[in-house]
Amino acid sequence: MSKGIPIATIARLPVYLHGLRLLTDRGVSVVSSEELANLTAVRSTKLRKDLSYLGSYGVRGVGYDVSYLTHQISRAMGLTQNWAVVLIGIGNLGQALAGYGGFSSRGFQIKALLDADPKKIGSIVGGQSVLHIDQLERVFSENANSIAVLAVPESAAQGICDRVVGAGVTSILNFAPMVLQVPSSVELRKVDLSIELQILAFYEQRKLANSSALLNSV
Amino acid sequence: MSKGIPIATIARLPVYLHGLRLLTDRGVSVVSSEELANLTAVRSTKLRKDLSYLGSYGVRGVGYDVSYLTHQISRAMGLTQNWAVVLIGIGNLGQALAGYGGFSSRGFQIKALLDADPKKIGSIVGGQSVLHIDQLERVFSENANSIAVLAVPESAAQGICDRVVGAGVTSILNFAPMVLQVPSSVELRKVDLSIELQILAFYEQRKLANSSALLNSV
DNA sequence: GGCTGTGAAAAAGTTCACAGCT
DNA sequence: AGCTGTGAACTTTTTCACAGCC
Repeated sequence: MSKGIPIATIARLPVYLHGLRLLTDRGVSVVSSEELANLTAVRSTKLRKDLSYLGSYGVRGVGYDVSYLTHQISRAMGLTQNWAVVLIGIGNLGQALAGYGGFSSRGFQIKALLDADPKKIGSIVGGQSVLHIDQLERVFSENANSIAVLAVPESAAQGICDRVVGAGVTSILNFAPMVLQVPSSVELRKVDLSIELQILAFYEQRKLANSSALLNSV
Repeated sequence: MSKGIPIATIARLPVYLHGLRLLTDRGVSVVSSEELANLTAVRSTKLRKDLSYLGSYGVRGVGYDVSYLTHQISRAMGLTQNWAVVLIGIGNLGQALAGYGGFSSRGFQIKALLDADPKKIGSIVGGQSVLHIDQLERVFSENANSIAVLAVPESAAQGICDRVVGAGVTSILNFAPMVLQVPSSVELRKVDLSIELQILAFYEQRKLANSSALLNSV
């Protein structure tokens, strides 16, 4: 049943959840696939196909109940439970992440902030005190099944990653712009803030190239 | 020739560039597809296939010249020219982006920082002074073909986006966790810091579900 | 021998077309 | 009549297998 949800679908479910939250805020209780698709910049057929992998939660001729669909997607994604997150690296990006509302609103609870810089230890960021990186193993042993979020400099990333894996963590989100090596049993995902910018540059370049080609052909 | 580079390939080229930069730093001058693939967490056949869309830049039996390949990928992606970037929204995330080395090292030059908060105007972030959002239209008219990077609150994002589009911008990178509406002539890409975390939660949940199923079956 | 480059096959993902329910 | 749910067709992406060159 809900065994084989395609990876591409899973990546879109959070976007649908966001659209549903907007509708909830507006007091909308029922939505059609067409309307929700417009809010989330996908085609309605794709949305319906995606939802069909989770089950049949709509009503034909009517649409989807917003709160019921929200619950079903959340459940499918494992967001009905609270997730413990440990944030490592409290630089600019780490501070941004610590204060980012999108985490707590989705059930992610930041259990600890770790940094190696003695000047940062004890300072309050996002409502809690920064701990020294030496506490890493203790923090993870006290918070089983935590997700580690790495916002450390590139040069430190692999070393910290190894310690995190050694502490038994099986889910890591990496913001450092580098490829980390982990055992295959560990789920690792990466966010590189500059990759999307480079992709934009590619499209912008092509646009400029096309318009100058157009000029030449006139 | 280089007309039809698949989108999936384009999204990986920045990752290859990063691997090549590592090799350059280590003084490596020639690399095989196998080695570069290991650095970038893809299969070597996929890497070779991707590179084949750009041209034949390797040498059979030998590998790829690191600096030559770097140049060819950069050229294909439009990174040999400098790109003007205007960063809007200088909160925690905006400050992180302003100080992020991954931009300048790839030819992206932050031309201006804009914010609506009077307390921030004139303060120095990442080496330059924050301007008031009123300057938006002037800034973009003085910097043709700029890319706009939005790191503003969700509630302000669509309004700012509309002004940016009105100022003639055709490439926008959005960090606000919402879907923006733009004309089809505008290239819009989005980075949502929490989506990857939600995807991780999905995998972690499945892992936990599987291990308890295993326990039950014993 | 070793490694690239690439058609062909396979897999994954998207869109279409329409059956099925309210 | 209106909107969901889904097999089937189509498109894109990945992987395979091996020819081609140093």
